[in-house]
Amino acid sequence: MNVTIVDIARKAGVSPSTVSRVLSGHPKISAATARKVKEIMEAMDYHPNVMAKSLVSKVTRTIGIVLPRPAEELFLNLFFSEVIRGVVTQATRSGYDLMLTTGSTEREEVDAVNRLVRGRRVDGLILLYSREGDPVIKLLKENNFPFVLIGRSEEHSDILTVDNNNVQAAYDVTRHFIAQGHTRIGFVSGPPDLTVSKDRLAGYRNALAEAGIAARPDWIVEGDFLQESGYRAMSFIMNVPDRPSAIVVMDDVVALGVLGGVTELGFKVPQDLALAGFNNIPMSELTSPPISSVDIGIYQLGYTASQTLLRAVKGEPVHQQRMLIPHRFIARESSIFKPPS
Amino acid sequence: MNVTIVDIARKAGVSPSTVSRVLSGHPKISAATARKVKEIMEAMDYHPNVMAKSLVSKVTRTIGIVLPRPAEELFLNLFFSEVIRGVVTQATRSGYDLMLTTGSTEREEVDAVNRLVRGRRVDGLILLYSREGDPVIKLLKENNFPFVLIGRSEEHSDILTVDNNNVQAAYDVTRHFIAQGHTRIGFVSGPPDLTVSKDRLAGYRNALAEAGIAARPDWIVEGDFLQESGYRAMSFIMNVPDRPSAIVVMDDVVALGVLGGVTELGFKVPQDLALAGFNNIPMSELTSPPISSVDIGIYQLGYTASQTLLRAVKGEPVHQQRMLIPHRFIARESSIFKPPS
DNA sequence: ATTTCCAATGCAAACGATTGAATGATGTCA
DNA sequence: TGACATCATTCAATCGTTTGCATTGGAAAT
Repeated sequence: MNVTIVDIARKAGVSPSTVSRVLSGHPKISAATARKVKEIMEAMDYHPNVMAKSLVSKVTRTIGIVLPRPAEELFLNLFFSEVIRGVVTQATRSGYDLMLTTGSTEREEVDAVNRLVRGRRVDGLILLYSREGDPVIKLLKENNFPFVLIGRSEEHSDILTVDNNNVQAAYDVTRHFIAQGHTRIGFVSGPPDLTVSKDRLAGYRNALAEAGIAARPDWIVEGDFLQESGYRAMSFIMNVPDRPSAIVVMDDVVALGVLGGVTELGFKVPQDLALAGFNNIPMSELTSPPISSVDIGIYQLGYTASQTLLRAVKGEPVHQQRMLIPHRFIARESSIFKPPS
Repeated sequence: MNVTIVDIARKAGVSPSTVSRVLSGHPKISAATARKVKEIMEAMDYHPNVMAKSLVSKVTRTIGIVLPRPAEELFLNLFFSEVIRGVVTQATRSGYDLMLTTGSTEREEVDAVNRLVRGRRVDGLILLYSREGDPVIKLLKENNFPFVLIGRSEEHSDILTVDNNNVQAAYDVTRHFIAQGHTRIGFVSGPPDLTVSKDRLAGYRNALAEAGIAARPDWIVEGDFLQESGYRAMSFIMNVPDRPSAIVVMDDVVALGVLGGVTELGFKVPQDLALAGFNNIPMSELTSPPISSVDIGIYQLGYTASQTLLRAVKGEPVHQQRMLIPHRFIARESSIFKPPS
C-alpha cells in the first residue's frame, strides 16, 4: 500500500538497513549512497512509519498534556488556551508533537493517563494544575515517567514544576490596596483544593496580617474559574452588612463577572468597590473601567514547561527543579480611586 | 521492562494469541480462560503497547487537528479554543485521542501534516478554516485520507465540511441595521483569502443590494482576528469624510477593538456608530455597551466535525456531506439606537 | 469402535522500522 | 603476493501486537 523502507531499498539496490542508516544520518554511509537513497526517497515520496519507528526505538517524539477535568469548562478560561499555546509552540519548534487528553471523572483521567504512559504513547507529560492528593502524580512517579507540573505540589517536593510565586503575587495586590488606605479588603478564591488558590489566599492573608488587619471570613468567597461565579460572589458579598471596599479576585474571567455583578447592583468601580484580578487577559484592558491585574506570564509557563519537559525526556540536565516565572502587577482604573475632580 | 502480552500468556499458561483474543473480545474464547487471563492482566497491571497495536492493525484511535498557522496568534481568539473544546469532548467520549499540530510556514504545515498522515500517526484530520488553494486539502485528497473541514471550500465540492451559513448570517446582521434606518453601513472584514471572510462580505453586500444601497469601498476595511486590528480599522474608518453610522465586524474579538477604538476617538456606541460582531464570545455581553453578535455555535462546529470525522474513519455512512450549524443573531445595546429619553 | 465435527487454542508470519554483529571489498604495508 | 586493517554494507534478530490457518481433544453420529 504505502511505500516502505523496503521499497526504497529495493529500488536503490541496497539493503533496508542502509536506508535506515541514511535516514538517521549514520556516519559510515558513503556520500554517494546517501545521495542516491535520498533521491529515491524523495521521488517515491517516502515517509517513515512512525509507529514502527517508535515500537523499536521506544521514543515517540510526542508529549502529552493532561487537561483538567471537566474538559467541558476548561477552554472557557483563557488560562488554559494560553498555556497550551505556549506548549504547542515550543514543542513544535523542537520537532515534537502534542497530544491532548482528559477524562470527565478522576477514574477516567487516570485511565487516560495510563493509556498514554503505559501504552508508550508519549515520551513525557505536562500537567496543568495540581490539586491535593492528585492520583496522576503518584502514578507518574511510580512509573518513573518524565513529567512537568504547571503549579506547585504540596505533597511532592522532588518533581519538576513551573510556577509563579503566587503567595508573593497576591501579597503584592493586597499591599496595593492597603497602600491606598483600604482596610476592608475581600477575596474571591478559586476551588479550595487547588494549590494556586491556597497560595494566593495565603499571600492575601500575609499582607493583611502584616498590616495588622484582621481577616474577615465573610469577605472571603469561594468561586471557580467561570464568569458566573464572579456574579454570584458579588450578590453575596455586597449584601453583607459591612461590605468590603476592595476585593482581590483570583482570576480575571471571574473578575469580569464581579465587575458585571457589582455594576448591576448599582455600585461603582472603583469608588464603591476597588477591584483587581489575576492573569491579565487581553479583555481586562477593555472593560470599563479597565481591570487591574497580575500578569503571570501564562504563555511563558507553557513554553517553559515544555522546554523543561523535553530536557528531562532527552536526559539533558535540568538546571532548576522548580522554576518560577516572574509576575507583574498592572494597576488600572479598577483599583485606583480617583476622587471626583 | 514493561509487561507484555507474552508475559501474560506465560503466566496464564496460554499462548499470546489467546491473550490477544481475550483483549479484543473474540467470540470463541471460553469464559474460563477469559476470566483467568483478565485476572492476570489486572494483577500484573498490563497495558497494551499502542505502537505495536497500531503497527499491525493500521488503526491509531487518534485524530489530528491542524491549527492554522501562525500558531502563535491563534489561541488569542476564542474561536479556536472553543472549537477544540468541542472536538476534544466528542473525541474523548468516543475513545479517541487528539493530536495537535501546526507549522509556522506553509511548508512546515504541509510537512507536519505529511508526518501525521503518511506516518500513519492519526486516523483522520480536522482542518480549521479553509483558505484559497490550500495545499493541505489537496494533499489529503490525493492520499485519500479521511478529513473534515470546518468551513467551506470553494474549490472542492466533494469533501466533508461543517460550516455555518455565513452569507445568510451576515445578511441577517446587515438587515438588522437597515431595518433600523441605517443606510451608511460599513464592514470590517477578516483576511480576504479566507472563505469565511468572503462569505460574510457577500452576505453584507447582498443585503445592501437588496435594499438598493450602493456599497462604499472605503467603508470596507480589512482586518485579521486580533483586537488590535479593530483599533486600527477605526482610526481609519472614522476619519473618512463621510463616515458610516453602523458597522458589521467579522469577529467579536475585533469588535472589542473597534469598540475601544471608537470610544477612544470620542464617539458613542451605538449613537455615533452602531456595532455588531460574530461568534458571540462570553465577553460580548459584558462590555459597555454589550455587543450584538451572531452566535454561530462554535462548540457545535467542533463537536459535529469530530463526530462526522469519526464516522468517516470507521467507514460508517455519513448522512450529509456538508453540514450546516444554525446561527442566531443576538441583538444587544451596541446595535440598538435608543433615542435619548 | 471408527469417523466426523466443532469449539477452543496454538503456530507462525506479518506490520515497518532499528541495530549489533558478520561480511565483503578495498587499500596498505612488508 | 599475501596478511591485515578499514570502511561500507548486509544479515538477522528484535520491538509487541494481530490474525489466517493448523491443531487438538472430546462429543456426537455412524
